[in-house]
Amino acid sequence: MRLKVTTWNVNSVRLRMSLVARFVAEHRPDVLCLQETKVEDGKFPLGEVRRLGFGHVAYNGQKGYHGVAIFSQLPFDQIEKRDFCAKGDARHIAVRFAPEAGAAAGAVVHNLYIPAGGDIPDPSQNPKFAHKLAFLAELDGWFRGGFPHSQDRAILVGDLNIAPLEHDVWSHRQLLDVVSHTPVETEAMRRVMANGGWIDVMRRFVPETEKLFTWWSYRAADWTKGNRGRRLDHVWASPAIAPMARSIEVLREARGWDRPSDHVPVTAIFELGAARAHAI
DNA sequence: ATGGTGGCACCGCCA
Repeated sequence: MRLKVTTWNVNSVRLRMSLVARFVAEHRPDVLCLQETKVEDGKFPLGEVRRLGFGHVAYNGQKGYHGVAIFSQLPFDQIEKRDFCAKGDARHIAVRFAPEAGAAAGAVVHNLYIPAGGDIPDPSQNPKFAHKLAFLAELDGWFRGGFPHSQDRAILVGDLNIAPLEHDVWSHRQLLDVVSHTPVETEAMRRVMANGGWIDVMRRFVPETEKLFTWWSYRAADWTKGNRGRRLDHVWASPAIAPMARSIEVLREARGWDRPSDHVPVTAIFELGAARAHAI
């Protein structure tokens, strides 16, 4: 069974619904994880999402800011929304696929929107950067110890707002002091991955020596000029499911669509084998 | 070297 999972920071799901529809029509993901939906749950465009063919929808939103959602063709039997840093921010949602989801049954998908962290890369001067580091520390604490069962299948996607590797940014040297690529963040991210046992699926398909970006700033007259991008969006997998990954696609062309998000969709395809259920 | 754009809520905040 093929499982196609896409992560996309849409920067307002209501404003971008026609682009979401276009993406779904052209790429048909089984699971679409969105970040920055920017809509409170009571105003979530559930009808439009169902019309796109997703029978199973989970969302965690708030008014104006943040917000995450998972659209799925496969049923789930558990939904979790974790309130990182006890701030009441809508930055996480996870689902576990139900027994009826075939070979995906029991697999868990986490959808995360890590704080951007403001402009000044100093937690003592910038509370937003302090929040980002606290969020990463909590994430590390949560996943520390990895996966209790060797068969636990978990996928973590989202806008993690960190470009961890040298070639995840257009200029490593020029971005070392820029929030998203500072050593304190990239090291914190490496700790989360190492302590949790997560595998960077995108880099299993694109060598670390090759530039790989998922985001290009709005603050440029021409986003293609100089290709000044960053890899802020990620697909991670537990050891039980990482070997089942078959491909990664970064849809760069979506940055050139009419009224685009500043992030583009990232899609992973997994070829799933036998199932085993576990708790989120 | 600085400021650049975009979204939402509301005339500022966050990215």
